Amino acid sequence: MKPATSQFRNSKQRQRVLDTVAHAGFHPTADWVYQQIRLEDPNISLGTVYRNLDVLYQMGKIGRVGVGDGPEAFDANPMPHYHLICRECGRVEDMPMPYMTELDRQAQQAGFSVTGHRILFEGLCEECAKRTRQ
Amino acid sequence: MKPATSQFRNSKQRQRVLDTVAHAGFHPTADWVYQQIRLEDPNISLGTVYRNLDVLYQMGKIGRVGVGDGPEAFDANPMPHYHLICRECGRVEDMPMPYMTELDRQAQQAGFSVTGHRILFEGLCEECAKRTRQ
DNA sequence: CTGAGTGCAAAGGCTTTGCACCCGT
DNA sequence: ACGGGTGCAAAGCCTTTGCACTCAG
Repeated sequence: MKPATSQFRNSKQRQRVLDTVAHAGFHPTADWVYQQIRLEDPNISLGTVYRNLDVLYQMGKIGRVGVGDGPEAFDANPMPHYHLICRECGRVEDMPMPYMTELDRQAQQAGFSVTGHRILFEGLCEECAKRTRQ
Repeated sequence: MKPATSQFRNSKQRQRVLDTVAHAGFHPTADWVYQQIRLEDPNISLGTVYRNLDVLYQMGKIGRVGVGDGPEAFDANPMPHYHLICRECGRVEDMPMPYMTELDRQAQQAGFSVTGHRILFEGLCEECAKRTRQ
């Protein structure tokens, strides 16, 4: 744990990691972000990408979606919301549902010290659903 | 994918893995199960434990709880239900709430091909909550 | 007797980390 | 010039897998 006084700097790499996640248009993995940035900056290292994804998450500028297996997905939207993971292609999609704070309240009333929750739906992403329907 | 005709046999190891998960009293990791069985059968291998946990899961005899980081937790109860992960000690606990099938229906109505969902609460397990309160 | 299951050890995928150097402030 | 950030490469953690052998059915 770092002291609360630690300062964050603005490196070119960190900015690029943030931009890349922000403009990905989907939920990218660390490696995808790395490959993407390498096109413009061939010297960036994968370690730096991981470190910055972590820092950006701590700063509350991005979200992260841990999906049981496979690499973690990152999210341009840091606000809590729900996801769907496609059992065909593994893609992570946002679910257009409001965050249910009442669930946390409900859990609190059951005697648990709960600070939040995550919901992961399983099914088919829009693309795979379309392909399967054919 | 194996053919649907594949047969499962009943090895001593598989039975021990099942028993160990069933009697753990909490949500054990593969390695914990391994260490536990080794006390009685020092020759069992970690690979065998992983393979059997997998088979038992496919047979619907146990559940598994993927928690973003750290090793996967296994569950003597294969029925879908919700969990809490303790942010202090990492322990996984069951949440005493009914499975909300209406969530899946709701997602279906939003146009998604959803087959189920998982909910992971974050907070403190009973023990850590108690300790913190002191 | 057949092929599912096993032990062993090596490899695999993803992520973190130690170190020396660099650069933002 | 201080200390956070970087690149590099090695290590780490958890899990899977190839192989030859064993054992359940």
